[in-house]
Amino acid sequence: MAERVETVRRAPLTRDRVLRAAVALADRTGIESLSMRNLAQDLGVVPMALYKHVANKDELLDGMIDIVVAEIDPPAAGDWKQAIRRRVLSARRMLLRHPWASLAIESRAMATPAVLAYLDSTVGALRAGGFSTDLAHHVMHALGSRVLGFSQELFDASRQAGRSGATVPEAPADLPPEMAARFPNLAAIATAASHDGDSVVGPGCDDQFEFEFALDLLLDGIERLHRDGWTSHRTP
Amino acid sequence: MAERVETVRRAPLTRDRVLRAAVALADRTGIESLSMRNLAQDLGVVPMALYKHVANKDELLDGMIDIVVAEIDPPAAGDWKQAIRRRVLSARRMLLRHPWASLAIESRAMATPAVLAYLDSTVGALRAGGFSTDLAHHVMHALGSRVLGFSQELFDASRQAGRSGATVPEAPADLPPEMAARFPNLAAIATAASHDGDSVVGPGCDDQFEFEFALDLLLDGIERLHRDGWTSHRTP
DNA sequence: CTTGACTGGTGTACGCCGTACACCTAGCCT
DNA sequence: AGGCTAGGTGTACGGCGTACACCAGTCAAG
Repeated sequence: MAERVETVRRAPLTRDRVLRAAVALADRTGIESLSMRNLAQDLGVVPMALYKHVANKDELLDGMIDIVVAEIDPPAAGDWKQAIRRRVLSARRMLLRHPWASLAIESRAMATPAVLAYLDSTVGALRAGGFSTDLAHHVMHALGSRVLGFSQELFDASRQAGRSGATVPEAPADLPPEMAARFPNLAAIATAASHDGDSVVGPGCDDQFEFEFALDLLLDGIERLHRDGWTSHRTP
Repeated sequence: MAERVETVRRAPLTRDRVLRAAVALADRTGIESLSMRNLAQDLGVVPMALYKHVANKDELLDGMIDIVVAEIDPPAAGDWKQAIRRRVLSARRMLLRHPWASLAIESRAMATPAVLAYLDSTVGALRAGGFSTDLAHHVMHALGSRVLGFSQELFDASRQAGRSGATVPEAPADLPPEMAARFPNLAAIATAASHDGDSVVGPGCDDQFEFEFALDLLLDGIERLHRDGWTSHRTP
């Protein structure tokens, strides 16, 4: 009988191995020198072999984003303010570990499922803290770029999400219903935005309103510091 | 005598014409389909002709950024808060006109002179409003991505700025002194950051501190809204 | 009037990129 | 034993940025 081949040959490629190698390579050499060819060489394989595991380079980038976003700490229980603060700082640490990630996330046309999950659980922390969906909605926009670097296109994003279908071959992840089930908190604030009666704009949320909301939140806080003669803690 | 050639032939290329055509093309077709070849074709010229007016594609992008940043309204006189609010909203309008610009600005390694000038005059408005350089410094970081999409690397940026030298061939624009003269307000807050005595970190500014400053400013504002039962103005 | 330098547009060519497509091979199911 | 399939290969194409050699016109000095 044929004995089991015991030469290790090479660990077989998997989608996960490809994505993790890509993240490592981008960490090491920067995103702009991450090419399919370099990555393949890194894995000791011919470039086209990668295409058995990712559809194309865009999908590779989406997969890399999902991996690093998954590194963000899960939300902690308790006080909403502490919970969110910790979460955002954890996201920041991730972005410092993977300097290419913020630009990659922003340049992606659509939010990936992992990003949506992160956002969803953040909204969940707010609502658990007693925020109305209305306020939670505006707060997400205000945190915006602080959270991950998107500010407006959030709901365009969730509307179009579920971009490939290759990842989960038999999931009908195509329609809002699916998304609503997976990201209930996002769904809640999205519908809150659409449903607030005779809104100035049509359906969806008013980007200009959101932008000014965040801006004024900052300006008011700044004004308060200024009035109170605030000074940096670093020189006591 | 040789008569003046009256056939129009073709308006001669200039750096400015190249940059404006590039902006128009990016507005029309998106930044990812802006190639030297497309741009050249748009101008009725062979690709290599562009290189007589810009050093390479990176410099082309820098030039495009300078052009659109120059579209932001100059600062208004009077109340600092209104002045900055108006300025930021003007910047936002520019970014909506040129959807490629925010990503382009963020992906550039270094801030361009026009961006630095914009920042400098914003700092100037704060200082004119009576802000200490200390507070003005932190405020700039807090406004950060709201202002133009960078948050930390601001001072790394100004340190390395003056990137090409091809634009102003005989300017010795290479050293911080030059920059300090051109952007006095930026210089003021930069040195304020370096000089605050026994700072926790070394020279330069403490990115982590700045990030948390901005984050807490937002969280405190949000907490206040929450406590006061704030609700969207849109449904009175 | 000639000449020679300089400015700005041209043509060719190179190396890198993403990826379509045909192929091959090894293991597994029947 | 025979065929299906998953996964790795090789070749090739079109597009990209741009180095480099070249050339046409203009214009100042001799």
